[in-house]
Amino acid sequence: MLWSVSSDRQEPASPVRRRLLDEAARVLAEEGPAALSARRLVKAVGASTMAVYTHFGSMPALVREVMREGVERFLSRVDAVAPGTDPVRELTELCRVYQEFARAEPDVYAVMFGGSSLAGFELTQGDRKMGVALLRHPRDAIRRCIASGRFRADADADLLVRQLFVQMHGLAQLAHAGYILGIYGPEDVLAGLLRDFAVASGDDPEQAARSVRSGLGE
Amino acid sequence: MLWSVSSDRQEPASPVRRRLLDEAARVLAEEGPAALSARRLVKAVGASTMAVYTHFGSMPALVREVMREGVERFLSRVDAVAPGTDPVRELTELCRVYQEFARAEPDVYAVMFGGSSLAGFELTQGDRKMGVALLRHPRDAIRRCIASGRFRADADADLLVRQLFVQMHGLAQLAHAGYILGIYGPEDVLAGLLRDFAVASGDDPEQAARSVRSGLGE
DNA sequence: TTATGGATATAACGCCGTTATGGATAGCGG
DNA sequence: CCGCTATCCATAACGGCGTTATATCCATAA
Repeated sequence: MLWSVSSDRQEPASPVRRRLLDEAARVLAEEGPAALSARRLVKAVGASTMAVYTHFGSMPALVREVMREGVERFLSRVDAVAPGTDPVRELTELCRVYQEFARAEPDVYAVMFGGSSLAGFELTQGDRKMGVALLRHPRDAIRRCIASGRFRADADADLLVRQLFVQMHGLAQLAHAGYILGIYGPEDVLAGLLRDFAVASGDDPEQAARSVRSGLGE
Repeated sequence: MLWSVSSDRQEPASPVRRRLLDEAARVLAEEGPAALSARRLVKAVGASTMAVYTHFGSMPALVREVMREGVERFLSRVDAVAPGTDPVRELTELCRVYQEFARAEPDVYAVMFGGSSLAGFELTQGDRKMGVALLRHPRDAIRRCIASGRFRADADADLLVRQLFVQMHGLAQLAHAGYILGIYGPEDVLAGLLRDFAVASGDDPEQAARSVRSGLGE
């Protein structure tokens, strides 16, 4: 598919916008939220402060764009999880991918779900709904767990997916804050949570443990 | 008990310090972290910016003091949970108190556990250890669940309390961020989490549901 | 060619945390 | 009582922040 013949890029006349976004993502990843400032970004790309306002309108709006691109990366990871014959294993893989993203981009994750304000940026109700929409994948996996008889027939996928969301978020945040210490680390807690989630939902303890081990990559 | 005879107060010569801390807690509770600034605090108490530095040394140090007092309020709530004959109910009550505190003082909670920087304040390793020390109460409750036969004899209280911590933190943060929406609210998720936690730990499903309902206040 | 509109640089405004300086004051040894 | 010292505090400033008003480019449309 030849798609380079003409102007397929959406912003051909403004590489400044792209460079600002890339620099923002870089600073956020390498030095954290405190290092993110308009003056620093424009200095790095050799522009003046007006660049932020002509291309984004405000710093919170720039942060929103950074977050939006982070969500896309998150989705591409989730979509890469292949369905298989074991729905409990698939659910485990989704959770593993969730934790991997939160660990790879902790500050983007914190903006998405952690209530981090980050230069005055605040979540809108639309942002939250988009976040909740990410629960569709695991909810469907839970439904397959029920349909396949692994989970109880009267289990409630909508309630269970919220419980799972809470567990994944709590683990991601506490692990990032350095609060999972002592004899058990984040991996141990993740394995325990997933096994107990399946068991409480009706799965056989041995089978649940096998599926979780398999989904976490042995 | 007559305790007003002489100087019981710890800071009799510096009401400025106390008034700054109270104003900081008030602003944090009523207008959120973004409204907290040294200049605003000193203006409210009728002092100059130097007051912050003579009494605290820096804004992060003032925030640390606010957090420290928040931890004390948290502990006083936890200590108010009376032990009873039903350890699962007691565990549930501890979790209810946890959620009540996080809901009553969400910004103090976010500083304690949420990784919120709040005016440049950062957690020290000592702060984290102090936070982990708060897990002693629920861990002991879990041990009583095991000892009483409600939980499996080979259940691991140290791992389970971390799993419970993750769940309570995740629920507190997502509820505060407005992410628990749709047909099920935070109370439903809390009840489901606690019931499933007990069931996966070996408790009888009916008995678990009864204890959780009772511990959440019917 | 001229006109128009968008991107940009400059400089400023009002915040912020922090600090250097100097003045007030309280306690205390003489 | 005097003078010394130490503490608290007000003033003013510094550099950095997000943001904006203004003016200047410059490419494109008429």
